[in-house]
Amino acid sequence: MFIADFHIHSKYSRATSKDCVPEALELWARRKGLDLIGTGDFTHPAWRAELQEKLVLQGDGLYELRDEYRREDSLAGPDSKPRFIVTGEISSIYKKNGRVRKIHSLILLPGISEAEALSHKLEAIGNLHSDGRPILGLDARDLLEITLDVCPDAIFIPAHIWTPHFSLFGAYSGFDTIEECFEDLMGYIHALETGLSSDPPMNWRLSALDAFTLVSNSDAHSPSKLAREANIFDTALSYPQIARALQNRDTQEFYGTIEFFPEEGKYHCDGHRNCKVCLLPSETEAAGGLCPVCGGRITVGVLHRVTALSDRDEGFVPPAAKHFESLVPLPEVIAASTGLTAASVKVQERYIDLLHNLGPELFILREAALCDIERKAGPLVAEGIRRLRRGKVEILPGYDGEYGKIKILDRNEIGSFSGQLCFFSGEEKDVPPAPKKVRNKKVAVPAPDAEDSQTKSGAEDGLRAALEAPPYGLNPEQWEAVSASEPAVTVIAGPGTGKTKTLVSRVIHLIEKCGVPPSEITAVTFTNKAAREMRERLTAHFGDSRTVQAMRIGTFHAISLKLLSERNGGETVTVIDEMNALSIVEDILKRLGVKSSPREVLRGISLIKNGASAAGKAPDIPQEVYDLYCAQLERYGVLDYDDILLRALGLSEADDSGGEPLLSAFSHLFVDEFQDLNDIQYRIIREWSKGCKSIFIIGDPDQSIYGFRGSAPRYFEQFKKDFSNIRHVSLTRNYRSTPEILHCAKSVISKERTTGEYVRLLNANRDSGARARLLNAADEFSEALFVAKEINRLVGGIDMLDAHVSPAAGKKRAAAKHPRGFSDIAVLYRVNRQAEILEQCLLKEGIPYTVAGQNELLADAQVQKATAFFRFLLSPGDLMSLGTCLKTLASCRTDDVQKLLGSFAEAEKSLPSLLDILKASCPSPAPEGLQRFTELLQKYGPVVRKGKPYQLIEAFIGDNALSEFKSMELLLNTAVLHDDMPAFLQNLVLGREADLVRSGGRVYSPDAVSLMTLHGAKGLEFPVVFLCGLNEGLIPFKRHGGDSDPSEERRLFYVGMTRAQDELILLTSPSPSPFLSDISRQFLEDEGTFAHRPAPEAQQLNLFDGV
DNA sequence: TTGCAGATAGTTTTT
DNA sequence: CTATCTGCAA
Ligand SMILES: Nc1ncnc2c1ncn2[C@@H]1O[C@H](COP(=O)(O)OP(=O)(O)OP(=O)(O)O)[C@@H](O)[C@H]1O
Repeated sequence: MFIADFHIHSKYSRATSKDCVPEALELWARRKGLDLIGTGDFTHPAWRAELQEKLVLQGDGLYELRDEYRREDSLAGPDSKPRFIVTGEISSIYKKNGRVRKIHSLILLPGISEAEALSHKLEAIGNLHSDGRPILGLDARDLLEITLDVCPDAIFIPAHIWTPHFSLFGAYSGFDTIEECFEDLMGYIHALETGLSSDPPMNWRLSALDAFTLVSNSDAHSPSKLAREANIFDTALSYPQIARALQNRDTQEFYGTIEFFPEEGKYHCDGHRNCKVCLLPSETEAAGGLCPVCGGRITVGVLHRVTALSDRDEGFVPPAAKHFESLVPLPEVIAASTGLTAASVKVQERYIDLLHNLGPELFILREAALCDIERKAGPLVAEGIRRLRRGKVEILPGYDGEYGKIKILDRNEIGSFSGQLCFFSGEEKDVPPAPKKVRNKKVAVPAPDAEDSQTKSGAEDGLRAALEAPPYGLNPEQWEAVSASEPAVTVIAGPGTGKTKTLVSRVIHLIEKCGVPPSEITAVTFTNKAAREMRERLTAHFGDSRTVQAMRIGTFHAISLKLLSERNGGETVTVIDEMNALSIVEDILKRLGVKSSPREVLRGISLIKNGASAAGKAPDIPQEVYDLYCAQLERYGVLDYDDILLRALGLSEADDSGGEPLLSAFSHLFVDEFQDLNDIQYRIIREWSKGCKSIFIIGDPDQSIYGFRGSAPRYFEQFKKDFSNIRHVSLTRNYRSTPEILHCAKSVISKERTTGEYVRLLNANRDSGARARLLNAADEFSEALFVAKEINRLVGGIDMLDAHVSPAAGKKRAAAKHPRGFSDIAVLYRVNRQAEILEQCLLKEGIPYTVAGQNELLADAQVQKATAFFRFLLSPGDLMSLGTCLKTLASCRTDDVQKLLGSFAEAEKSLPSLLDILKASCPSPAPEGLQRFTELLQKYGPVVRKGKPYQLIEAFIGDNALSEFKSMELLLNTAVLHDDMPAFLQNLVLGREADLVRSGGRVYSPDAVSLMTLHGAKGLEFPVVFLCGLNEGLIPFKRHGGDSDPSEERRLFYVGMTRAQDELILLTSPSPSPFLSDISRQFLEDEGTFAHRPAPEAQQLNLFDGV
């Protein structure tokens, strides 16, 4: 027999004792009488390093503390050497089936190297460094899948399954069934951890749990809390045997558990801590769930939850039930038997004394002869232990965060026992610990929820209404737009009025009701995010992705590039990113001796290409520079972003004049965010729409925020001139935001005059909600910190500490009533660099997030190397990439690069000809770099078109010893999403790679807070929106040149505010944005200043234990 | 050729 | 405030 405690934490977890180090844990394992303890926190790199150093492999899959770290202790009884088993706990916070789930999982692994491998995988998903119990936005099912994928021998145990806020069955953010959580992988779950607040009899009331081994662990946050609960095994001390014992319920290899009295837990009963009301589940039901004192909602405890999910009466014992013993920690027994408190110095002294005189704690509590105990500890403690073994203890149950209180001896008894001497003789020694204990509660089994009689008639009403109302849940105006038969339809309307919904509905309508094949649908968006969003909405409707894949949905650039590629006779079209474009401009400026800023020049070139001169505002870029730039791109055989559109336009115009009809894909054309079109994009739309069956455009002049890119609202007017028979629809009901949020937004935009015939009309359709909030942060750091803390609050706390701390002094808000998921929250800002400090704070808080924005991958030197190499192989005319390769991969000197490029430019653009040139032009033996480059060319040349991007990149990493680079790993993860190399490289440069994480060939999209610029947020919506940096100089943005358009900045602010559905939080600074004063305080709650102050950490330790 | 130190210029928003 | 460039010395 051996006793094991698997679930513990290291000092690297939050709110744990600094003493949670291997030495102290091992010492306390001995003191407690444990034979095996978990390491805890295997996901934490520093902890793994410490384990690696201080532990040594001992037996099959287990470890032992190295002798030199052992702390001596004069413990009575035989010497022991507790083993360690690699364990850790992971917190998953995610949304599933429309609800926020917070689930903790305990993972056991057969070794530190497995821990290393699994951590490596999880590293890509979340932040493992800030907390020994990391928080991942990962579905618990997916976590299980990844775990088994990395280590099939892993043991995955849902942790403390009844804890209200963080568990599988938790009342607040858990599931009702195990299937709902783990779905197809449920078969890989063999054990469940019952946690401190429940014991086996409570769990026996659910027949659904019969198939699982019920384990118990301490979840200790300090070494002395070890073994509060533990598992008794009757098998060999090895990892495989433990795994077997947990799986095979029909043997006695897993013998049973040592338990807390569940009433001692903080959430056993229902109640209200402030009102000192403690109720049994039946009493709560009778009270209608409301507190009899204050009338507020009762906090529901574990017993209630068990009762609610149970299908058996209290007291039912399943045939395969395992043995269990209920114990109370020895210091508490001493305290409760002597009338002192457990934490008192006296009790602690006596406790340690007893360990030294009698042996380990579990031995004293379970096995030591009472007469021995009496001799060493006195009659009171001996009587206390006797009663404990018989289950004769009285407990005032815990509720609403209040601990249960143990009573073993009362005051009178203490008086009478302390007089007696030698109360016990030896014969009571063999009394086994009582498996039953006194329970004087009766809990009525609640009747199954009566069929809701309203449901039926409600449904019928709905049906009737639906027959008259427009389909797809549209309002009449929206339906008018969806069903319009005119060749051109425009929907001009404000934010949140359902423009996108209308567009999507029309697509659905055309396909399902009008028989239009999906391939005839083309929808153009502005950002990749918007395209993705649209695809998701359509996929959600059609269920299968085939239909949606047949449509053309994408940005102007993506659709144009696809067209160009299709028409390029099998040649790959190469697009260069901004970095490369910039370096070309730099070269030219240097060559010409012009000393303007390359960025500025490139911007100017871009504007010209986008038709700025046509719009009458040509930037003053020297013609020579412009010509040279275009010539250089030509020579390199590459396109920049703008060329994609120019070429696509050229192609369409040529088709047009050549009489060849354009692709049928443009039968039905949809354009989102029409107000952001610039000249070239408008002309493209006009070309594509020639001969199409319908064109449907949606837009909002008030959301025009791309003026810097040449967009102008005048294209609405132009559209009216160029198209005839237009059906115009306006929508005025805002379905997105609460009236409060909408009022704030409207008071900002109303300062802006409307142009043309557009009438600004926007009415809230939603019920009233909370006012928007305004906070003044002393500095950027305080602001970011506030955001992090507030997100923490919004999700209802991301660890047990936060979950139930009552609102502290001051005007701090209570924990959110309705917990949010991370993906419900967006943090928006004006410029990308604001993300940095936000990231730091979110990282420290352990909040999962994704930053949408500048593609850091493209800028990375290693990635540049790899992409240039493959780009060149795909299109040997790409001298740009060849140049990069020669510089980096072949480590050629700059003038050699120029020479080689020069010769190659003259020659035939093919791989063999390059190889010839390389051979001819350098001395033999060739320099090492060049030699290796040649070999790479020869190796990858033949396979670059056939190989999967994933395989190619992986091999490339191997061949160039790049596995150290995080960026290459990221590249590899992205590569797996694409089928062929050209598509991969093109999508990469268009920034179309998604925030997805791959593991074992499967793609996961973990829940995360979205960080993005105001521009990036356009067209999206979030229940909660933070707007950061509403400061003078940032919004409206001012460069010292000072050429930003204040109207556009105002619209940008407006766009930001109208992203919010329920909650809008505005963050400003001592020098606020002038726009803020336009918002009526009637709809805005000014919460004053937030300054960073160090939180008192001291009491957190005590707060934690015992849930 | 390489390494270092000091100077200097650049610091929206997207594809 | 920081990443990159330049110039100088070894
Ligand atoms: N008729 C309707 N009934 C209920 N909800 C609706 C209706 N129309 C739209 N909505 C909801 O309103 C929200 C906003 O819709 P949508 O994103 O289509 O607005 P939009 O006009 O495109 O906004 P934006 O201009 O900001 O992009 C969505 O959550 C959508 O589901």
